[in-house]
Amino acid sequence: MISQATMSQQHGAVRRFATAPSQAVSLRSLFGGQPLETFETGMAIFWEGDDARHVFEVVEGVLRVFRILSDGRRVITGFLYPGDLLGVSLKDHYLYTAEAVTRTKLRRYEHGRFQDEINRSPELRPQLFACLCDEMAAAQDQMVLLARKSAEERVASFLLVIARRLGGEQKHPVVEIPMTRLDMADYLGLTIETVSRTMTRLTNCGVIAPSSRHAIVVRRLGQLAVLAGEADDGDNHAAGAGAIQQAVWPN
Amino acid sequence: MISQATMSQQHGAVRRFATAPSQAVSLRSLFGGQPLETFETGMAIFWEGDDARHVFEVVEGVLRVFRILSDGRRVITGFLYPGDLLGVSLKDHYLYTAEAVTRTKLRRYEHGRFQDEINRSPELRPQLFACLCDEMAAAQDQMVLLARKSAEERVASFLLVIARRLGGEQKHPVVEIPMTRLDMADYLGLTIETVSRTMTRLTNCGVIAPSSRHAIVVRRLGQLAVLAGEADDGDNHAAGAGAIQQAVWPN
DNA sequence: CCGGGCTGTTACAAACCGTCACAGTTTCGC
DNA sequence: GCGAAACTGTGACGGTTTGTAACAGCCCGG
Repeated sequence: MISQATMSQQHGAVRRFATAPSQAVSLRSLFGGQPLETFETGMAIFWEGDDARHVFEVVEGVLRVFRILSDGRRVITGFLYPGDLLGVSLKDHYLYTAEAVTRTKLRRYEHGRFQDEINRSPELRPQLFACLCDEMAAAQDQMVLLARKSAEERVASFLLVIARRLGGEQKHPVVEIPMTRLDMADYLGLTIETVSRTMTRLTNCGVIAPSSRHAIVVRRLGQLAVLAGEADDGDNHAAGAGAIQQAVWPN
Repeated sequence: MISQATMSQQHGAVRRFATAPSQAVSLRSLFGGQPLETFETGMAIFWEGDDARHVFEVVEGVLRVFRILSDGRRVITGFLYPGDLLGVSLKDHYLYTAEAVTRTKLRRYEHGRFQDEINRSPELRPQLFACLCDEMAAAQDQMVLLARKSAEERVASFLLVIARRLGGEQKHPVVEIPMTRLDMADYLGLTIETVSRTMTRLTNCGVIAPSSRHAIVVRRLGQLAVLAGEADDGDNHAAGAGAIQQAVWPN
């Protein structure tokens, strides 16, 4: 149903265990002995402001993590997939609410003990640190998206991230989208109408095609990348980049 | 000129050393022996894509950290103040460009050695971890701002954060704003015109008053908090919050 | 002291996206 | 299997923000 891979999200809600999936001591193995807890669709794991007593590992399903302004406006700061961690932070209280998008299975770890384990193990620490760095990078991408991208670029970026993750290297990946249009809208800083219209336009352009109700087929991955507005080339490191930046912003 | 305190920013660009300003072993003391380097206004410390060879401590001045889309759109993901760290990440290449907003003084630390020191010291690690958590929290605030706040709320939020930091508990804090309108616009996801208009409106409402060219006086801090659109109450923890959230989003 | 360049401000028209309204479809509960 | 509720898609309209432009103020050097 949903792959084990992960996508951009943030929080102390941590991403894939990229560096060491099969090491003897991995972050994931920490949770191995804990009982599996199930949360039905729409149920909250915890609320913003609750005492931050536990760290969770997502075993199955998808979560949304969000904050709400006093007048009801909601901002989803990330979606969590199997393998992600939830609630990693030094704060006394959770800074956000976490809810199950689909039926979700979690393992729970007591917060203080988690810290102790991390402090004790020189193998776990760099893994956690790497996760936090990935998380930070994802948060930056999201800030770029929210600050400067058009509605079309936002939707395209969103679909692209999921497609690359779930679809791997397939040419026409089938992308599961378990969240509702409202979830997407609150994640992308748009309204559901704009999301709907944009999805329709992408369909009419032949970039994507509806598959099932909560899934699409990406027909033109390259075009989607262009629409996403990112120089996704992959050679934007090292030597050349500096000169380009300088040329654009000489100051 | 600019206080030692810090403000919201992100990156591996780390915030205040909140927990241990005077400990024998602090993150800051790590950099003590390094020579002081000066960067003039507008100069880059490094560019997005450069090899990530060093970690920096900001000693004096203000930096901006940003990314640029292929067509020139710029997003400032944070401003760095004295005491902040820059370039803390496990990536091979910097993910963003860092430039001096004012004349800036830095100390440089070799990346690998920094990692070693962190790994070695059980006192430094929690400090760094706490910094990263603060950074993550700031990134979330910024996502909320960019995703759902109006132009006025964004500007008010920005001023409020600086005012609380620089002005302490003063009733009418004088807020230094060393960055240009363009910097503010690219940080808040607006245009310079909108920033200008909004600042003018806040002045006309008596909420702020111009002081010098790059400074304002906050005349009504409470009103600024209201305009910022955050429930800044401070009792939004624990018991009550859950029920409220539930009421708003029963799902 | 004066002039050029940059930053900041204001005005106006236009575009994008949000708001409102409604219809079609799916899902869920009974 | 049925009905109600939730979710989705589409259109018309309006508002906030943008973009363009012109102008004023400040800093700099000549």
